[in-house]
Amino acid sequence: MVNKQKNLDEMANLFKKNGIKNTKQRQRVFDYLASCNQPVTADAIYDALKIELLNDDRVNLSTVYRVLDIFVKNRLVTKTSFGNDYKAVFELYRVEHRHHLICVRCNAITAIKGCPLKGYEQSLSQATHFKILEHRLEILGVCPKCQN
Amino acid sequence: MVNKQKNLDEMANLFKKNGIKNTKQRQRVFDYLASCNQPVTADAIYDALKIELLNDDRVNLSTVYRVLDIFVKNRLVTKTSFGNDYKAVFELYRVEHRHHLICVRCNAITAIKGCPLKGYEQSLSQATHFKILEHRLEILGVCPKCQN
DNA sequence: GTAACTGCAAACCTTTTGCAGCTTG
DNA sequence: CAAGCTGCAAAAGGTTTGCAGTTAC
Repeated sequence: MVNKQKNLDEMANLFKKNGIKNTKQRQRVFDYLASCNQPVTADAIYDALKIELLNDDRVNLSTVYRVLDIFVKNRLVTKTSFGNDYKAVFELYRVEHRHHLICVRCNAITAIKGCPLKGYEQSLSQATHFKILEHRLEILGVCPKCQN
Repeated sequence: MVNKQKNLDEMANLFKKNGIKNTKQRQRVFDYLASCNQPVTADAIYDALKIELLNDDRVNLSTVYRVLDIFVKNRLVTKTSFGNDYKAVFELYRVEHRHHLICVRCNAITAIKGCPLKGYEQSLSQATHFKILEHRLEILGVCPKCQN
């Protein structure tokens, strides 16, 4: 990880801005999420940190869940669920939101460029009088590799 | 339920066509799903049948799950998960597929007319070489009632 | 110093499974 | 009659919680 100190500082700021106490565990979960370009399960985060860190530095799975919860509540992270099993997956909230193509055979996840619903929410809001907050779109299919 | 016998016959045919053995339990679950205009959880189906039927006629929750599984495999029913909790919800497969608006406060579910992704899948398929099977779209917001 | 966080173990909730007995075709 | 379905109870898998000890501010 290049420029570690800078990252730490940025994280500390981000946490402070959101009233989130700055702990090692939170840094680690956040840092790991930042290094992923895909939605990941709580379990995957737990495993990744388990491997990366010394035994005594492990982040407990409950802590992972609690930390994720806080991140979600503060809108640093989004929580979704998709695919064939219905585990929750987490992803760093990015200003430019994304959708994914999921392969039903190998579960590979591919991000889609652009959002086909741009503009749609507004017309929907007018039609239904809902105040629209967000949408979740996932597309299921078979990836090129698995088509054989 | 009007025209009960006709419904039963239709169901029997539908089951036969799909090689699904025709049992009381399956009829009941299917019938209940047909009476819902919304996606429902396995538990909700179980509860509904529990109330509707005599004690001895209850459909066991495991059976509900097993029956739903069969319906899903035979594409009579779709399984999804959405909203704030991540339970699976089931809905009769309708030729014209639908999406829903979900109120994050009261969990009310409103069906949306039309699909904003018509035509999108094809261009996506060309761009990614995925064979696209289906998509899942749910929109979250606050319903008019809860906006106060 | 104190409020908040963490680890651990146990609880919880939805979903799945093994088995013995019953139903359907 | 045989194959397959159901109920029951128990297990499984993901997620949450209570509590006692530790840490950040």
